[in-house]
Amino acid sequence: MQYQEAKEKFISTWGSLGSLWGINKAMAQIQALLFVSTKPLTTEEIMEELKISRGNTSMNVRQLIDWGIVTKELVPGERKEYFSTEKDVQELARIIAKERSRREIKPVIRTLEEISSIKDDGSENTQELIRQTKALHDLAETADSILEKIVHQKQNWLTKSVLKMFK
Amino acid sequence: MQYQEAKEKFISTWGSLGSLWGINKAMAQIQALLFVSTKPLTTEEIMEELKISRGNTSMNVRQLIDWGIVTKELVPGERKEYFSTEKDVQELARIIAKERSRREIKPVIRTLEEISSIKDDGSENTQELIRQTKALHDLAETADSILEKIVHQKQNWLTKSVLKMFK
DNA sequence: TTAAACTTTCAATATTTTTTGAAAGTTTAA
DNA sequence: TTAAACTTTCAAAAAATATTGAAAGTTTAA
Repeated sequence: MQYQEAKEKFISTWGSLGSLWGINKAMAQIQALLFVSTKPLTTEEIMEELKISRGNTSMNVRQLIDWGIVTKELVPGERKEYFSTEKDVQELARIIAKERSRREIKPVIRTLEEISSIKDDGSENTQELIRQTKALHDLAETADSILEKIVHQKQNWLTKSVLKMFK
Repeated sequence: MQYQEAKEKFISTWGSLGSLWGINKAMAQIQALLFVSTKPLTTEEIMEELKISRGNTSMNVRQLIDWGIVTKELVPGERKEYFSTEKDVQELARIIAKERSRREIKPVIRTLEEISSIKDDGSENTQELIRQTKALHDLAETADSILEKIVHQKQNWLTKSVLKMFK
């Protein structure tokens, strides 16, 4: 396997993996492209490499910036915008964990809380609903609090502090 | 909020959350319905509660069985099949973690391994591709090995062993 | 056996999500 | 100012995904 083929394979693998971390294909592919690029890229270059439209590129780069994964680079004397992504995988993982917690886990926790606190009318059905949503709520809270600790951990949390406990 | 409304809210919340753990809406909703039901349900009952077709119900129940989350219950003297889901949230979390690792994380690790081991021709681009896919590969392996430990952990791993370290 | 009761399959259809591209908007150099 | 260079927006189109429903398949009781 040569460079070009390997690069394309990386971009497509990462792209189809987008769903795993909750973003769409183009967004994931743009991130992947920047991740293995040795220099910041322009909208034009991204469009050309990934064969996607200007609008698509613009919207997805904006979303990546929103997530805090991609930053605009200002090249002196250049009019157009250059983009680059966070290159450190640990930092990347931290950002993603934080955003997913904020966007998805926290709202669900709130909903489960609301549901599990309905009035107990004594019926078996109501009691089961309360019991099960409470159990899920507790699990989600615990998982989220672990994620939160990880997010606030300093560099190398994964290999150093966490892995030690499990290995 | 009354029972019926709370139940519907739970099913729809869980359903739209399906993407978080990598399954489709109907599948997640069926699981949610069984999760708060006090007794196993038939295909007919699932269809009626969720207002989905027979085919849809059949296919998604099969997939849930495939995942190991739902089981067929044989009711003596009854011809039709009854379904119920794993009711313990910790066990549920373990099953899901295990399946996602097997279905998604492991294949990606293999691909990253393959890409990161292309021949280094000395060019900057190739070196960056190798370095970055290697870094991702290591992160994915570490995360997966943690997931694996969790999966093999006994009951209550979350609250007992893990939470203690982080709280 | 047979036929009723039930389950599965899958082509067609519907729905949802993503992408396009051209027009509108913005910025900057002169 | 103006106009070229660039970015954003968004309605329409395309692509991907999920759902339906009826026919085919399977199981079981008699």
